[in-house]
Amino acid sequence: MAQRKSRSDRRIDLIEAARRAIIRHGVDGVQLSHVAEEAGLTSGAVLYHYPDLSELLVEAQHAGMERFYEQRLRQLSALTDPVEKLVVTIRSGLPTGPLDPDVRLLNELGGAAGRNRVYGVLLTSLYDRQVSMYQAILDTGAALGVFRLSADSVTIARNLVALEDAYGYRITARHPLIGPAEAAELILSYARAATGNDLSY
Amino acid sequence: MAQRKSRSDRRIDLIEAARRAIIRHGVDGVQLSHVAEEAGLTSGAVLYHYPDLSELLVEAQHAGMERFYEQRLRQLSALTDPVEKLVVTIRSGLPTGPLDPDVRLLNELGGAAGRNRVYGVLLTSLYDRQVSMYQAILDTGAALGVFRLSADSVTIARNLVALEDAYGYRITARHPLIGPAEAAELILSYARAATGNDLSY
DNA sequence: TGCGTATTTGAATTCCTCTTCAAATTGACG
DNA sequence: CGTCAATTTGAAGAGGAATTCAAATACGCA
Repeated sequence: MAQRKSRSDRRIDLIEAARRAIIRHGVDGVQLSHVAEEAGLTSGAVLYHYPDLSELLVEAQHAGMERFYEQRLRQLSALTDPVEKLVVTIRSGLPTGPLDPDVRLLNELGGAAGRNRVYGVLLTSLYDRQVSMYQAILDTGAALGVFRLSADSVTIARNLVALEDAYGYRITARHPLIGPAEAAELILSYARAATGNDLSY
Repeated sequence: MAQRKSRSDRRIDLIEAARRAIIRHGVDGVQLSHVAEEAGLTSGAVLYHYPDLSELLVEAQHAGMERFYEQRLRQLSALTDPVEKLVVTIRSGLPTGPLDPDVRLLNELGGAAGRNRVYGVLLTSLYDRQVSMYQAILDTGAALGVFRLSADSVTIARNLVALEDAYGYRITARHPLIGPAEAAELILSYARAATGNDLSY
């Protein structure tokens, strides 16, 4: 028998297990037994904590998104130079490789968001928050005279996040020429044009 | 009994039916019965033509991709002015709205491409062809002196396709502020900076 | 028109997943 | 140490979906 755990501890485990199961089988392909296996429990035990699997899946997606976003904010908070912030943020939005679990999870959401309103809302809110994050960096840089923006900061920020998203897909789909480093360079190419700064530090 | 059809006609029908079923249920959620229902047949009939459902799904994705790409090329072929070509191509890469079936289908692929090599290859090949398409427009414009490119044409082309992809996701996820017109404007903002042309025609 | 065959149906079977629940187990707490 | 409640198991059964296949059907072609 699997080690007994408190209600809240087990729920955290299950959310992690669901995250892994989604990555392996897709949001629409996950089964109760997949989650149970990932968690090292039986289906019955999963159901004891989450009588409705779809609720667990939403929680897993939500948790994954939050973790991804928090991590990016954390990396930002250590820095002050807008140039460095911009470069680091661009890198932190890309997967480390085709197997990067955070980005894989987010990518699973893309298709489902068109069918499922809840997933659509989740994904939209993540996008908007990431846009704000970039916007703050751009505005600060502009105020300090380091950046000379070629357009609205919101326009540039939206495009930066969009580029990250798209290259995340390319990388997880194993594009033979576009890996993390190449994607970063492509986005930086745009960022340079948009900020009038050569972004080398 | 459903109207009898020749082998090849029925296969075309089934590919269309599978396309619709995937949009409704996701690549990993489609069932034989969904496809059968969309085609107005029984499961047995579907199996008669495609003993393996996953093969049918791949064919459906493939056909949808090809159609999307052919359509873009067709719109291009009617034009000669590089500025007009660029603007029209940007618009033709975006969904007409959240329900646009072509983009919905492609979006379904995104997550699956990370798990399934076949889908990964399909999606990558579409991306590369779209990049070439943009590259040709950019190079022509540059040769004519209409565009003054701020970077490699391949870099700009990759970014343009990436932006289209990403805004396709935003639109199908029903972002409240970003619809087809807004997305086009965002991409054009980048295209203007990258080509040094104000792209009004 | 009628034959022959390709296509389709529908029912039977098998397989698999979800759900339920009584029993077993375990850890907390007195 | 023993009791009790919370957690987990495992088995049973209900519901579906895939698969198989014999029979029915309709179309092409002679």
